[in-house]
Amino acid sequence: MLSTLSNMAQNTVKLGAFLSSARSKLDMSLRAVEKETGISNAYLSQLEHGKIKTPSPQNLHKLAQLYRVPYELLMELAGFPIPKVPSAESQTARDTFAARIGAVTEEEEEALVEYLQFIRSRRSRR
Amino acid sequence: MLSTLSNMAQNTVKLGAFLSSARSKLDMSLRAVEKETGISNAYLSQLEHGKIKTPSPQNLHKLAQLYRVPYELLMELAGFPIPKVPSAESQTARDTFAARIGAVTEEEEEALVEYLQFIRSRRSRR
DNA sequence: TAGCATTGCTAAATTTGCCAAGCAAAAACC
DNA sequence: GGTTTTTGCTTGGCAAATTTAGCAATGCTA
Repeated sequence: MLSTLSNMAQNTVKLGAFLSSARSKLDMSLRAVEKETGISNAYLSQLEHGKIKTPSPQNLHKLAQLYRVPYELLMELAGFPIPKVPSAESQTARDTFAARIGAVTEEEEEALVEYLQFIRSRRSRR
Repeated sequence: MLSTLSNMAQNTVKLGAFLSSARSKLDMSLRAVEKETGISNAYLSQLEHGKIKTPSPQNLHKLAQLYRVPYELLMELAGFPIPKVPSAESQTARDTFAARIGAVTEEEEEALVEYLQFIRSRRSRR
């Protein structure tokens, strides 16, 4: 029970931090986002500060479209059940990672795979 | 605008009718569903009569499980945006990349994000 | 530097989701 | 037939979601 409440609290903080970071990346103000989505700047501020436990899916979708991030990711960060149920944890981790990485070329993919192997091999040698 | 409002009203009626029908099929009373889901019988009645515009995804999920219907269907009937099926190509590309990368630690994720930025900045300087 | 615009944020107000309480009708029971 | 239980529903109220209004700080411009 305590862990559930703690998870809920963590969800809102994670979602908020994510939204804040996504907005910063686009260099948009709260009022600019309000103009594009119709969601009040005050509410956006509360969302980013983790003060909203259950934002509506409609609002999450608007923000997902504007910030160009997966809607499912926002739903999950909000703590909502998601339609597909692979291992939730690794799916979340992958989606967050995929969102941060974005689309990569084959070249970049090869480079990243190689680099990961490199840093892992460096670590295992210690 | 009027069509949007009409759609919203239609959504709640459709969802309600669907929920009522699903409950009937299981021959359950409102109080029996309340017992299984924790959602009050009063609220369930309001849902079935289309009096709730934005039920929470958590509640829809509980009902989906109890009634053994797809959660995505209830979300759609409620008028919520649902995740689009990604194009097979980009989904395949993502899955391949994700499979190659596998689970990464936060440290590794930071390192990979940084490295990607580095190789992209190196390329943009040429 | 003064005046204006923009920004992030918070309090108050409004709207809505959800529940406890209770009602009337029907069903079940003796 | 009377009593109890079950049922579906409505109402009032609380808390949360969201908006409106306004403040202080900062940035911009002439």
